[in-house]
Amino acid sequence: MNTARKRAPSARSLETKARILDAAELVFAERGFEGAALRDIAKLAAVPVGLVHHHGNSKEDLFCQTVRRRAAEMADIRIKSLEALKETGDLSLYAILECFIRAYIILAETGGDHWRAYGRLVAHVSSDPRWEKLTKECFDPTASRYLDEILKLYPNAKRPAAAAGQVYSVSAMLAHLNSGWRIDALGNGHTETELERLVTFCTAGFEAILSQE
Amino acid sequence: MNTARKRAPSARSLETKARILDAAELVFAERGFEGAALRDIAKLAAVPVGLVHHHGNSKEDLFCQTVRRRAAEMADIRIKSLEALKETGDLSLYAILECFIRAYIILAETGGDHWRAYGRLVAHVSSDPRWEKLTKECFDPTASRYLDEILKLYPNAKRPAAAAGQVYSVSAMLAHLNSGWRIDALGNGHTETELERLVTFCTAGFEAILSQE
DNA sequence: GTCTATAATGAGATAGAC
DNA sequence: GTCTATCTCATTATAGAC
Repeated sequence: MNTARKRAPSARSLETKARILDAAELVFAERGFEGAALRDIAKLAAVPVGLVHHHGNSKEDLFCQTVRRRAAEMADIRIKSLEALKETGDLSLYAILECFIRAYIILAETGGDHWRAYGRLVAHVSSDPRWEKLTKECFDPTASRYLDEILKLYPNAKRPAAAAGQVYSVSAMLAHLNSGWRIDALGNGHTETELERLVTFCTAGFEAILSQE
Repeated sequence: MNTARKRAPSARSLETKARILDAAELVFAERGFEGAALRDIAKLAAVPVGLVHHHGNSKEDLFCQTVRRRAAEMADIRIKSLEALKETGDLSLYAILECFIRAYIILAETGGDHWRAYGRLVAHVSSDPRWEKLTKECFDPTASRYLDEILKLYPNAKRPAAAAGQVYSVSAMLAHLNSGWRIDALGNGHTETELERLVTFCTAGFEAILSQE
């Protein structure tokens, strides 16, 4: 008889928890942490509110779990993409940034509602100092790996400069995803979401920063 | 006897209202629309909650008033800066973007808490489709004026492309202001907030987009 | 693990005295 | 215009039956 400290959760339990996290993801993304109501999450997941507490522990913890779950998946994809890129031997700045950005944009555009929601979620998290620890935990490892790769291409560049380029690039990517309506408004409609344009912007900006010093 | 439809507000009333808007600005900026409590605004302004309702009309209206007030001031500064730049004759892309960005960054860094708060406020507003109308009203006129000027430099560029560059640039500016802690973390601390670096990034990115087509 | 009922708090809004 | 008291509602969290 196995006497582990905690019983392994049943398949049913895991499935319920996943449904709750799925719902939480959508609601948190749309309304932010404060604006989201556990009741709405429960309704969307079709479970009683009590269950949201049971699996989520607390509102804050549920939020963190939600972010962590998908961030882990995202990090995995990004690291694997980078490895694959390294094997092709084409380690230009453009290729590295495209690798980083494409991994996400493609999922946001074709991966369904949950990945699109994740874009808004990340925007909430990474713009609020309140989630600094969560941000560090979820995003920094991957970001650092890419940063290292980029710095290899520009041995004279300083890391703070590259870090700035990285943050600016990510913010442009998030704007691309979340503020498409703004681009449409200013440009008189008719934006055919161009990934290439975004990567071009980031690469040129990044390059200018790195070779400036 | 003057029988205007509404009595002119007393000096005392105006001063109270200004205090409420000042407080609202800080609280909304820090916690977002949903997270902000009218009670906290009242406490910070040192007035009873009832007064916040009286002057604010409703939470949503108060939020809009808060944004509008400072956005109007900002727009005024930006337009005047652009006029001044035109008189110097140096209408390079770099100069135009620097003009747009500097007007804000300088205020955020030296204009006190309220202008720093405004940065976060704008980030909230322009990333949430919920405030689309407010965004259009407050930011589009100024953004369009700058966009027109930029398009004069690149007669072959299309407006949607330039609009994308504009939105990416603004997002980078907001990241510079609001996510400085991220840059510090990734770059191993020690960021000496460089305005020049930001403008360099935006200009190079913008230029690449515009001359790509 | 699942679910119901309820507690405890805090919110925005309003009516009416001064 | 200013302020107090109060209403109504929605929220998170918890206790305890199944």
